[in-house]
Order: sequence, then structure tokens, then C-alpha cells
Amino acid sequence: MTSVSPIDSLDARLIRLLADEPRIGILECARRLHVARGTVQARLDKLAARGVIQGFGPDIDAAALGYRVTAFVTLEIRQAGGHDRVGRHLAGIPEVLEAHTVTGGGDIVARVVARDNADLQRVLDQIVGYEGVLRASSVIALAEQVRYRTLPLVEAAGGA
Amino acid sequence: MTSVSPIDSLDARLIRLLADEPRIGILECARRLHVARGTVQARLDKLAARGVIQGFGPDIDAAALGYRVTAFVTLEIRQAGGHDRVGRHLAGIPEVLEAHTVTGGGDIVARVVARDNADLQRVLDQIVGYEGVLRASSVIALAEQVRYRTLPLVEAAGGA
DNA sequence: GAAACACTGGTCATGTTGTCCACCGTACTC
DNA sequence: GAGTACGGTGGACAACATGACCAGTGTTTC
Repeated sequence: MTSVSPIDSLDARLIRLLADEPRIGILECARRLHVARGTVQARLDKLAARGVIQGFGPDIDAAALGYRVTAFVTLEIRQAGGHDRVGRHLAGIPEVLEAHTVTGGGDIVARVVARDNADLQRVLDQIVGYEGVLRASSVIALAEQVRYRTLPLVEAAGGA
Repeated sequence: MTSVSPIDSLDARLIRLLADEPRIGILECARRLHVARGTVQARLDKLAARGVIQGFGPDIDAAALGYRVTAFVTLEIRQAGGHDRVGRHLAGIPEVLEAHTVTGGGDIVARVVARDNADLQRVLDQIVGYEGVLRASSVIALAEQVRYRTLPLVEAAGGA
């Protein structure tokens, strides 16, 4: 087995096609990629089985929901309590969109949104209102220089 | 200004349904929500028009593509050059999944992935190999405490 | 009271889906 | 070199979903 190449060029082109026009249907994909419909179906099944494609959930824009402020919050936590307990606490706050433990002292980085700056204070209070959280320092996102994307990565991996 | 309450309970339940079972089809949604098909279609159109639903792109897992390391990189940039030029530089690197300018000195926070720690060095070298970037300090994500999600937010906003 | 709006429940032609099938190369194994 | 597994092809079929309509009804707003 050579280098485990997770996807090939056809996979990459299929993913790009679905990303560009998601409501397109399998048959139309097959037409545009000049392959048989069964091939597209088989590829999709395998990509999903391998976990490359996690799903086709609707992409929600928090800003359009009225949450116009995004912030990255770095938490200093009480090591004794364990990260997982803090993780569960964070999971209970809807405004916490994601959270990772990171190197540099066993702390946590979380992405949170809020309706405005005053609302961000409320969310931060919720976050630190838990005995396992010692301190939270946050930076507010001003502008999106690069919007979240994975297509370039897919094409780099697939040689599209 | 229109945007009083961005979504209602039906919108929220529709989004949750689509998030849970994306390949479900509009008709099936209508059946499960006990509303007419036209209603679901109209709601979806409006959610898309208002930008709440950005699309239905496939959710790609970078780890399954072989990019097993995630890092958050804070960039210190030369203010003179402007953020946008650095943003374009970052956009040219596939491993940069997103980037935001943030408060705290006009710097940039970027999320990058790499195949492994050695590969991360290569990516970081690419990032700092640009005259507008003065310094990069990175923290490596060890574990996902809260995986990226928007459903709780949707339900908080929609009162589902 | 009228207008605007959202939802219902129905129709229609059209296209897509899931699931079969036989067939054909290529690559790998013994 | 023969046998076999695998991935792709191209075709078939019934069942279903889609987009586009429509008239009718209730609710809210001016």
C-alpha cells in the first residue's frame, strides 16, 4: 500500500460540484462529470462511509440570525476539575459554537457569538459563571479575511 | 429595519430536521412537520433569501482527508501593508481554513490544518514567508470539546 | 371593511431516485 | 497463465419527489 491517498481527482471534482451547487442531484452530477450515475452514487457512499463527507446539513449564518458579534475566547481552567466538565458546561451554552482544548497550558479556545457587544458580556458571564473556569480573555473578530472553507484543501488532497 | 425576530419556531424545527436528515426532501419535511408542502418550500426560500441558510454544501472532515492537526495561529502583521493583502496571501494557502482580523493590535487569527506536526511547520513557514507577516504564534488543538454546531443557536433564536 | 399575507390541499407534467441487471477492462493472486 | 475481485458502464424499471400552478380560508394590519 503506497501513501494512503484518501481521495482522488474524481472525488475532489464531485465534492467541488456539490459544494458549488448543492441542490443539483446525483444524476446531474453524473452528467457534468461525464461518468455513469452508479459511479457517482458509489463514490458518494464511500466518501460518507469513510467520514470525508460528514453530511449535507444546512449552513447557518449566525449573523443573519441576529448574532452579529463573533469572539474567540481563551479560557484558563482549573486543571483539577478536568477539561471535559468544562466542555460540557460550554456545550450547554448555545452561543458557544465550538471549543477546543489547546496546547499552551491546558486551556481552551472557544468561538462564541452574541447579538452585540453588550450581549457578549452576558455570554462571557455565563462562561465564567462556573467554578471550573478561572478566567476568560476574549478577542473580538472584526472582519472575515478568509471565510471558512474546505474546498482548497479537498483539491489539494485530491489533485483536482 | 425589518429584522424583528429572524426566525420562528417552525423555521427552527425545519432547520433541525434538515440538519438531522439532510437527504430527506421537501415533501418528507412537510409530512414530518405536519404542514403543507408549499409552506415548507416558502419557508426555505425565505430562509435562503435572508441568508440564514447559506447553502447545503457537503460537510468535509479535514481529519478524514489526512489533515489530522488543527492549530489556531495568531499573526502579527505589518500594519502598513494592510490586512487585506495578508488576507489574500492566506487565502492562497489551502491549509488555511479561515482567518479573521481581531481586536488587540490589529492582528489576525487563522485556523489552519496540517497532516502532522512536521507538516504544520511547513504550513507555518508558508504563512510567515510573506513580507507583510511579522510573526506567527500558534496553539495546537488537542481535542474538540464542542464540535462546531449552530443548532442550539437556531433553537435559541427560534424558540423551538 | 379592505388589502395583504401565510397557509392549506389539490392538480399536473416532468424528472429523479433507488434498485436491479449483464458486461467489460484492469489488477492482483495463486 | 487462469481465476477472481473490483470498479466502472449503460441500460432498464416502478415509485416517488419536484416545481408550478390554482382557488379557498383564516389572521393581521391599516
